[in-house]
Amino acid sequence: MPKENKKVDLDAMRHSCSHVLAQAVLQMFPEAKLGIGPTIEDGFYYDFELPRTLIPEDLPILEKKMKQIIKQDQKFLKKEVSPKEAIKFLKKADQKYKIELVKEFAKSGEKITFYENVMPQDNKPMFVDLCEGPHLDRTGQIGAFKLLKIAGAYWRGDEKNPMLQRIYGTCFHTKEELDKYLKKIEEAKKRDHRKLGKELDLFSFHEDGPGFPFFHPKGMILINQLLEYWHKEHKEAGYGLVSTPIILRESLWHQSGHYDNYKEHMYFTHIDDEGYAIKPMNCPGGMLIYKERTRSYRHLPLRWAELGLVHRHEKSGVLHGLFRVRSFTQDDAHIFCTEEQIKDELKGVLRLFEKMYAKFGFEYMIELSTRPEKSIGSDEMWDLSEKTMHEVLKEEKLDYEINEGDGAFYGPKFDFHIADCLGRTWQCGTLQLDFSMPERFELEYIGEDGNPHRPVMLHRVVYGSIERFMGILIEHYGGAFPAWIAPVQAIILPVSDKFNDYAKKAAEKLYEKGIRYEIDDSSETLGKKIRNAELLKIPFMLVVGEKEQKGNTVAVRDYATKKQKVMKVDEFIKMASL
RNA sequence: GCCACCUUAGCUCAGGGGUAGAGCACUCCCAUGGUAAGGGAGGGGUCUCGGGUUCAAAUCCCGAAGGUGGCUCCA
Repeated sequence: MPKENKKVDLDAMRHSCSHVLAQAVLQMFPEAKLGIGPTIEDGFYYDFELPRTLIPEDLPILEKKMKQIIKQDQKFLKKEVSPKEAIKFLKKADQKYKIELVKEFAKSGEKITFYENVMPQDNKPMFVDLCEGPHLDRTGQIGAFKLLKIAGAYWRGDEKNPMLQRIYGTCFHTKEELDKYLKKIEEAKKRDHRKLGKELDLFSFHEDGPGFPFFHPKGMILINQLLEYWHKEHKEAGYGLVSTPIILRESLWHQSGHYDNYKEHMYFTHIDDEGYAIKPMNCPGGMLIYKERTRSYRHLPLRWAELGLVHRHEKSGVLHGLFRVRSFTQDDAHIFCTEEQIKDELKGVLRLFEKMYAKFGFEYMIELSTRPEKSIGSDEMWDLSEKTMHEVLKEEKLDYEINEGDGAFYGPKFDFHIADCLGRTWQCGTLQLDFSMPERFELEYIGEDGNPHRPVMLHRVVYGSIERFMGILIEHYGGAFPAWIAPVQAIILPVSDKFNDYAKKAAEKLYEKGIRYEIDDSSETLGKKIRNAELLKIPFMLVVGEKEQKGNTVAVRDYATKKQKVMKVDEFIKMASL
């Protein structure tokens, strides 16, 4: 059977598998109301309204029923029906959500199709679902499947609608492929940055500040290494640094438009009976600096970078380790330039992104988001800026995807999705063209013609949020950081405390070179010390005992290879290029 | 915010209507060691918080907070 399965389309198989799940659920709960059951990236799901809440123990029961249905090798039959017939049938079946869908399809003039499962021997009907397909010919063609988890989901994804119960599952051609996928999930769990953050003593969260991260000394080393590199690259790319206040008058946020568009995510406070807001974004501050003096075309472009700590009142349910927090540092920058300079500035930012992502071994994908329905600015402005953005990507020979209508209301943007070593993608950088903010703040520069002109503004972040980027790095490297960012780069392990003094002597050179080292002078066995250093994923272990003391050497054990080599401390420093 | 589940020692977790358990970590002692856990002793908990039921609640019920998996939203 696996051979035959290779021929069938994976999406069709997963979709068919979701129908089999629905049939199994109806066997278990005849009164279940069906929602929708589409294919998703790694599998499928199906939403149900059920008489009771599901428990994890229900999944094996459903899987068993599904296996029976697959074994029966039911045929999938497609049939087109009129809206009237469809509604009549669904009313009889008491499927209110499906009726809602049919009514909508009828309105938009879409065809209405059902897929029916029948027994292969006598065409006995087993299950019917409103569905566009495509499906397999028979349930027997379904390969290896597994139900993964139960979750709540709003009907049609709208929080005003009732919450249905969603069952997630996945399905592959072969058992081997399924196992490989399940292993990948396991591997991802092992790399969970919340778990590693605790184990490696990098950061913590506390009940007294949900969503507000606390960084420990080792976590701060990591962050400072990232920032040191960031500073170096920005200096080279011609950025100046600015810093703007965290709390600013509420009126400023009215002017910027954030109050109207974003107030439910903002924190507010009062100073001397006047309303103030904690910044959710950095731009208005930059605007004020720009307006500090009369700007000339001769001064443009102005590239101002700011490591801005912003606070956003995220809903409690969305908080997720460092990936989604309520206070975070954006590695922001605002570039003020003339319209003619847009292209060069965009290219400059693209090159900076390329360089910085490569440093961490990240592949990335660029997405161009175009004009949304709700937008400001003229058609010409949008056409021109979108055209410019297309051109820039082509001239830089970069591949990209288009996300129609997903731009910011003030301008189109590039989003950068980086892929980690497990192939998971994360949105980090964005680069946005903004014609609105300069308008709202009446920014000007004096042109060559002696007249005032409106500058264009670019917003961009590379890391996105330092906190999130750190979380991504933890998972990307699985906590085994490259030596240049590792909190502890080398640990010296004396074989016994007789060699503690020699260890200190060896450490002097590391200290001189600014290497981040530790000495484990605890009275543990060497085996234990090595184990502890392994668990902390320290890049290099320097074992010192009698032999090393005599030869004035260290025995270097490399975390990555687990191999050891005896050498002088100087040689180690050179080899590790620390 | 919504749905479901979870919350017992610093950490990972077992237990369970009748005075709280393990391993690791921590402290002390012995051992002075050669590439992933040497041995022993000891300290440590209002069982997240607030109500209720009960002779008795860590355990059952209700509520809150925090967390987890999703949904909606997003850097």
